[in-house]
Amino acid sequence: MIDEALKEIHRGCSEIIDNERVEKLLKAYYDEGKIYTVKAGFDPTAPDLHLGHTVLLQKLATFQKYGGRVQFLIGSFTAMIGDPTGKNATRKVLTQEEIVKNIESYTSQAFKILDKEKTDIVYNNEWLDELGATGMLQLASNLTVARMLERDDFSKRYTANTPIAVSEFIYPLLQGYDSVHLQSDIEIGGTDQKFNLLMGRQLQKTYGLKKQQAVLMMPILEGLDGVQKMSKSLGNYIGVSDEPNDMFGKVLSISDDLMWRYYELLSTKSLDAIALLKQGVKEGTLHPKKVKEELALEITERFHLREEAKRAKSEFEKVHTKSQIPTDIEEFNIDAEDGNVWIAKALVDCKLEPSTSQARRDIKQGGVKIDQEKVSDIQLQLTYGEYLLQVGKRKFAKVKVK
RNA sequence: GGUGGGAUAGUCAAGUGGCCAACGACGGCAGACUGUAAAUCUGCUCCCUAUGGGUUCAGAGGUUCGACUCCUCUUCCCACCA
Repeated sequence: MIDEALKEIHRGCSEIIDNERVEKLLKAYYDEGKIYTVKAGFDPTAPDLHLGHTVLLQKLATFQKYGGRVQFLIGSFTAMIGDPTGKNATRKVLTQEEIVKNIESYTSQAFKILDKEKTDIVYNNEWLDELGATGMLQLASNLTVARMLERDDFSKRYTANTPIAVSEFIYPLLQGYDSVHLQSDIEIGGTDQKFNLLMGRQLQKTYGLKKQQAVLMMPILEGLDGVQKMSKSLGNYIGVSDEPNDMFGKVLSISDDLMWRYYELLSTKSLDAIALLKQGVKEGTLHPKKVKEELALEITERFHLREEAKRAKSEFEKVHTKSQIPTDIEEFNIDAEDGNVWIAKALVDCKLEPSTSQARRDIKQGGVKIDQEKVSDIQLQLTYGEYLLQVGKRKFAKVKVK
């Protein structure tokens, strides 16, 4: 029993510090039903969750299955500092209302994965506000500059002569202090958080806690491009609130290599089952696309109704395998002043193209279709009537010229 | 505070008076091939009904027939010194 739990907990983990502690906590749970706490910190700045975030959330959910109580920490205080791992240190300071709103949407999305009953939402401004200048000084005295510069990203930035704000030094301390206050048994976070996570251990020790938190680090999930980390700003993300069709399509568009990574980090399939799939593909008995479809279906189902996911799958097949047109296409109306609408203009109006220049290029290259027919004339005028416009393989719009 | 260097399209990065809407790389888009995968190949990549016009090279002025390139001021960044 414990072995199985451990295996699931270790799954996909890039590093565990003090695994012994984890084992002891599990044992205490199985022997005496003792609950332990698992902390994870979240910034209230990004209300739109994507699959990258869910890697962590799913790990938390795994802990909940095995006796863990989640401390869902909202960095309502630390959000003011700006995350040191971020590119630009200056970050817009959020108003209280914005934070509240963000948190609301954040948690409602998070509870698609987490068990609400086994989660405590906590805000670190509750105790960090109290800390005061004295407490802050006391906290800061626990750390030397040299030690701080040991941290990988700080040392890199320091040697590369990119500026480091002093406040950024404070960040790990505060995050660590959170662990002191919450007396967390385990903290999980991304690999980029290693220093901060370890700070929790150190501070728990200096503040006289009997036990130090174990630390579990999850790798950063690559985005659709398979190289850079998944993030909204890079546009390579799958959002948890993406439409079923989008979600399904996006998963299916990832590379075969990346698919296994997603399986490991996102699927709820057992590791054995995944190994079997992998073997099947390797031996040629399973088509990789089938395996990917299964993954896409699983992920879509997690955030939408089962029926919707299935519909997305058949919709996808319809459009791409059978190259038929999708069922739901956005419709537009265009008023033709003199009875004619220039095709390039129409494409822009239907949001299929960003500019008439781009539209011209795509027409020139044979990327534009009207009613399934390739357009070759840049000057083409649409007269009154209804048309199905298509750009590339996946952009469709219905337009009514009147 | 002093001295020097820098700011160019989504990013990196050439260009030091006209040949510049600006080399190249990456990204992105479209096409071919496919499994809307990867890899590969081709074309395109500021805007505008376009063998032409307009607006760009941090911002504001100036010199010049002509400036991304020269001068002045401003803003921001970096380095060295204090």
